[in-house]
Amino acid sequence: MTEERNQDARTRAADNLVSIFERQIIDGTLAVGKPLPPEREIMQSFGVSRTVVREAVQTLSTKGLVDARPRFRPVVRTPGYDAAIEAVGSVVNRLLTVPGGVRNLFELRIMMEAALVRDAALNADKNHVARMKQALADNEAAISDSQRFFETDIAFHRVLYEVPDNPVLPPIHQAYTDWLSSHWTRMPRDPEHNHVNYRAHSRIFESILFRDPDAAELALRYHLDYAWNQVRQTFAEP
Amino acid sequence: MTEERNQDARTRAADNLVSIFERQIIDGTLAVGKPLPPEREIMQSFGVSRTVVREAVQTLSTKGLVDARPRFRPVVRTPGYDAAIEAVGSVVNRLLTVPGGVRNLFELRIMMEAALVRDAALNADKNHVARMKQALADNEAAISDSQRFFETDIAFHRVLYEVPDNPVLPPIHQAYTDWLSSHWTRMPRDPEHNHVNYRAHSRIFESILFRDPDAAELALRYHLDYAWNQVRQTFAEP
DNA sequence: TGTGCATTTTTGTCATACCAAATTGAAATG
DNA sequence: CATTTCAATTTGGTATGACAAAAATGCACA
Repeated sequence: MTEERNQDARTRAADNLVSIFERQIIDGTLAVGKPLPPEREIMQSFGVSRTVVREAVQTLSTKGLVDARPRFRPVVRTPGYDAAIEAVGSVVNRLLTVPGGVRNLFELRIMMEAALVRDAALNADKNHVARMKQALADNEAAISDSQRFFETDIAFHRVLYEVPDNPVLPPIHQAYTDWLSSHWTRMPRDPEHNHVNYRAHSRIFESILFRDPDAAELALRYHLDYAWNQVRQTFAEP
Repeated sequence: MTEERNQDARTRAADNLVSIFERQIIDGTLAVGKPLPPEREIMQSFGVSRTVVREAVQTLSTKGLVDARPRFRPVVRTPGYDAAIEAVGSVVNRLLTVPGGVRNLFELRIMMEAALVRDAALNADKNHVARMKQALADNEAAISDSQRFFETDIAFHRVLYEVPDNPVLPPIHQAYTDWLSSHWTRMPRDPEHNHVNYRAHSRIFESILFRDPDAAELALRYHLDYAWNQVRQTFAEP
């Protein structure tokens, strides 16, 4: 047949397949949304066993390049920033278990959102302001309902990630809430705390309205430091 | 025990194994640095075929939880923020190929570093300042050597990521340079541009010395916007 | 005690088989 | 002609067995 001598004895055959598919996915030979060829077909065209094919597909799936539901043909996934986030999921979960892990991630979040509120204070347009106002109203209306308050809380913060109009940011917000929510939800939640948090949101919003980035950053740090203290107490993190 | 009837027919057996191993790795049953049991041992203790075991191990490897060099026993990996970054590598590479991908990532970087220089202006201690000064000197000395200038450029920025003393940040810097370097390196590099960039670094450093976060942010944005224009021209990105 | 080699494990790969679920296409139905 | 039904076929998930090559092991030897 054609030449297929690529067994380096140092590299796995499956890894070769993976890089080939990665290339084909990027250059469009394998179109987005279309399924991969059947495993038996792949093994023939590459001259490898099905074992190898399956391992390759498995890797592609874990990397987030294809969507491989059990029993269905793997489908080439739409390139999206959420897929990237998803790919780190398990590693991050492990990081959260190491000492200081939650703290480190939370601090990163504070730093990001501080930058975001500054940006919002400078660049938020009428549309964004309106959405923040709405989110804030929903937040206030939910003070007595801790579950709904939690959701509207997240929604308020999400608007901040939408202001810069960078599609990378919303998935990052999603990731933060996913990763930290299990800790977040354990902190004491009652109308009193909710009220404090609503007031904080309110101050952030006002500072943005006044186009005052310093005040906005200050208000946000105050807000998230308060939240962090709650989380810390719940976990007795140092 | 011997009974393991958990085949939902909706879930892959390998996925079950993966979650089991994930748990065992997190709770320490599988110690960091130690190899996983031999495949044949695993298949016996879980009552699955070797096919399944191999797929599970493959997934763990892709997820970055174990280090699986070919022909060697997979070793449980030290939890590290670099492993997380590594896990997103292939997805990010794909993102860089979509329209505006480089731009979005670069903007995220600008936002991050803007926050970092503000933080440095407020919180950098003598140690950090000394290292920045050293990095700046190295940078100046390399103006005539574009290759070395590139390296010292990166080193200067890296110090910014070290100031907040958050172990998440340096790997992020590493990731940025890895992902964007292929684009970065294609932009025109000559002593003249190097000089401009050195001057920019210098201004950033001075602003940090003066404890002036606004000036620092301004200098950094000017610097990175300049850099972005170079990259953009090289690629004709919109 | 340290070292080199033969033996045993163990991984990487292949081939084959079987079941159950998904897909397909034809037949039946409205 | 469009739609539904259902049986035949395809395909993915898993199991088993086999074999070469590389790694781990242990033993004899210096």
